[in-house]
Formats: sequence, structure tokens, C-alpha cells
Amino acid sequence: MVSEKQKNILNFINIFIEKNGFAPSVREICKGVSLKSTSTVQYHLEKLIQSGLLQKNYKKSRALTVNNQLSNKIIPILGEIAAGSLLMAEENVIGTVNYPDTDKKSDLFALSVSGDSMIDEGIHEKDLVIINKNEQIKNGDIGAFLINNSEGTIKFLKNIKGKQYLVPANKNYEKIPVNENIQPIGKVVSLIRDM
Amino acid sequence: MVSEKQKNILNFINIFIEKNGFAPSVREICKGVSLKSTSTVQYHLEKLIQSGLLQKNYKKSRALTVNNQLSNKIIPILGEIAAGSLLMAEENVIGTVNYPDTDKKSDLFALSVSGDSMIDEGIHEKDLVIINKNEQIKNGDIGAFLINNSEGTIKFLKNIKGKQYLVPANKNYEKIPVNENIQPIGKVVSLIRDM
DNA sequence: TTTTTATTCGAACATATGTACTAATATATA
DNA sequence: TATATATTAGTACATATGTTCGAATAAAAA
Repeated sequence: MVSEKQKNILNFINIFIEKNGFAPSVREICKGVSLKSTSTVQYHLEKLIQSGLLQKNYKKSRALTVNNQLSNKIIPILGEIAAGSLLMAEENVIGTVNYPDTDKKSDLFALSVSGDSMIDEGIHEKDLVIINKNEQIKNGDIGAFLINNSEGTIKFLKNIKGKQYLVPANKNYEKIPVNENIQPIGKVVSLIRDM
Repeated sequence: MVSEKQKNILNFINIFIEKNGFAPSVREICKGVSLKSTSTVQYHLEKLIQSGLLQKNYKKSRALTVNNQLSNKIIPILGEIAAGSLLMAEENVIGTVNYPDTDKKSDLFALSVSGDSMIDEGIHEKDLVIINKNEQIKNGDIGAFLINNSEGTIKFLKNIKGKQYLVPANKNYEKIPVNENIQPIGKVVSLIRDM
């Protein structure tokens, strides 16, 4: 679908923007990818737009924007996990964190960790966990859960003898059987610790 | 130094870029901040450039870039820590990671963790540690060190009875006395784990 | 007050830049 | 082979856009 030349052009645009802070002109792309005609570049730009990889603004100069899969997203920190009521609403944002988004379908937010129930898994107090609401928590995954509509917690989800449990990574805590009071929030996809 | 109108213009440019992915034209700024002459905008842009808050490219369209304090930096992953020779050169980059840079003076790079010498501190194999070469490693900090000019490692730096040691967070490993064979690389400032 | 500095406007200019059209060539497909 | 599709080039056009100049006004400083 997308030719080598087109990938070439996309790369050139990406690097140009990264380096300069603004997009290249059609003629700069010409030179950058060794093409002699602006209309050839125009032709490839159209193709890239059709492929959904690029966006253009009619008659506006240097108004190219790249639909990067790996674009940085500013995601909200919605509160502390395992710390009282967890309202996942806009009003509850206690900060934001930059996170390179790998997937357009992902719906990400961050929670600050409190407590030590996952200490053996290297998840510490005040760590920031990134949670994807749109990714299902599978057996063996670490997920964020809401208990009794009030308390948030992160635990392993594990299948033991045909029953599902929330399993902590700390011997001092008990595993919790999954029932109607436990509601999955999303999968923990990343951890950020500032020191 | 910077007038209200100029702050106004800077804000408009920032929001415009955030929203559109490219900078506004002089005439778009005109409308955006209720000015009727392009030369007035030109005048204020000059002022903002003099103040170091903005950058412009002569005769290039929409080529404004804002000098944001808290800009995201793409930092290189230079290799694995505790894994053979650690050449901190451009050629050794095994990838890049997005990291919100909080300080202009910081010189950051990332290393992938191998080994389990810091497991009790929740630093796992394959975790990514962000290292600031320009931040001194103080007593109690976790730092990255180069041993015998070949092997890289991250450890606590601790003062014990007046002598400095590299202290692991794992009972199975011994602490290492700091001598001329051990060279500090930088302080570990953050940890990123993708799961 | 006078003088300087800051701010705004209008108009005109030069060109950087996106676009459109036609044609030629290469590559793939029937 | 013939036909269709993909790619490249050249030229020309319209205008979006940064820039310059002169002058007027407002605000601040001497």
C-alpha cells in the first residue's frame, strides 16, 4: 500500500519536525528525498494522506501533521490507588504525566500507588502506574480494580482451581476472591518511578 | 520586559500549536489577539525573540517554535546496564524513549536493566532506568557506575564508616568498595517498566 | 514642557509555497 | 502483447505569508 518512497518521505517529515519544530515545505521535501518535481511530492503526500499516515491543510504552508503511532500523549493522574474512593472523573485529576502512546485505541490514565501490597513485584509506594481502560485484564496480568465502588487497588488477576482471585505480591496480604463487588478498571501497562 | 500583549501572543501561539500541530501565520496571530496590522505582530514577535521565549526562521512560513521549559525530550537508550562493556556513544543507541524533561541542564539517557542486583529496590530485569549525567550521585542515591571501564552497573552509593561503597539491593550480592576502578556515570532519576 | 520609548496601523512588496495541468517513463496486470 | 497503474518531471499559476517602510498615537521619562 505504502511504497518505499512514501515511507522515505514520511521519515523525512518526521525527522525534520523533530529537528526543527515545524514541518518542511513541499520543496524542502523534494530536496530531502531526491525528487525534482514538487508535483511528485504532492502525489506522494496524497497517497500518505489516503493511508491515514499524514494530515494536510489545504493551501496552508508547512501545515503537515504526522499521525504517529508512537506519539506522546498527556494523560491524567486520577488519584491514588488503594486509597479510599476512586472517582475516575475529570475533576479528580491531581496532575498529568507524559507517556508515549503506543496505540490509538488505548484509553490511558495514571494512578499514584499507595500501600505495599505489590511490593514483591517491585511496585512501590508513590510509583505511578499507567492503566489502559481499553485493555482486558487476562490471567496473570496486573490490573486495577475497584472494590465495593469505593476502594481502588492493583493486584494480579489469577485463576486458581477455576475461580478468579485478586492476588497481591506481598505475603502479608490475602488473596481476594472475585465477586460482584469487584469491578475491573483496566490493565496496568506501565510503571514510572521518579527518584 | 514582556508586555501583556506579548504574553497574550505567546499563549495564542502555544495553544494554536497544541491544537493544530503547526504554528500560526502572522495574519492568524493578528486575528487571534485582535490586532489589525501584521507589522504590529511582527513587532511583538521580535520582542518575544529578544526575550528568548520564541524562535523564528527568517522568511519561512509558520516556522515559529516556542521555548517551553517543560518540553518533552527524546532520549537515547544506550545499552544494557550490568551487561558487559558500556560504550556511551551515539553508535550504541539501541532505541529511544520519550521522557518529560524537567531541567534544561540535565543530560539524560536510558539504560535497560539486566540482572537482579537491585531487585529488593523494585528494579527489575528489562526495566528502563533514566540516568542524568549532570546530576551528582550523593550518599544514599542510586547511581549508574562503570567498573574497570567495561562493566556498567546500578547500585546504591553509601557511606559506611567513612568509606564509600556500591551497595546492591539483594542479599546474594556483596557491596563493592569504591576505588579508582569505579567511575560514576550519573544519577538514576527515574524508572520505566512496560508490562 | 520636550524627548524618548512603546505600540499600533495601513499599504505595498517580494517571494516562499501549495496547487494544477500535461506529458513521459517505468512497472505491474490482463 | 496490450492495458492499466504507479512514479517522475517540467512548467506555470495563484496566493498565502513574511517583510519593510512611513506615519500616527499613546505612554513614559527627562
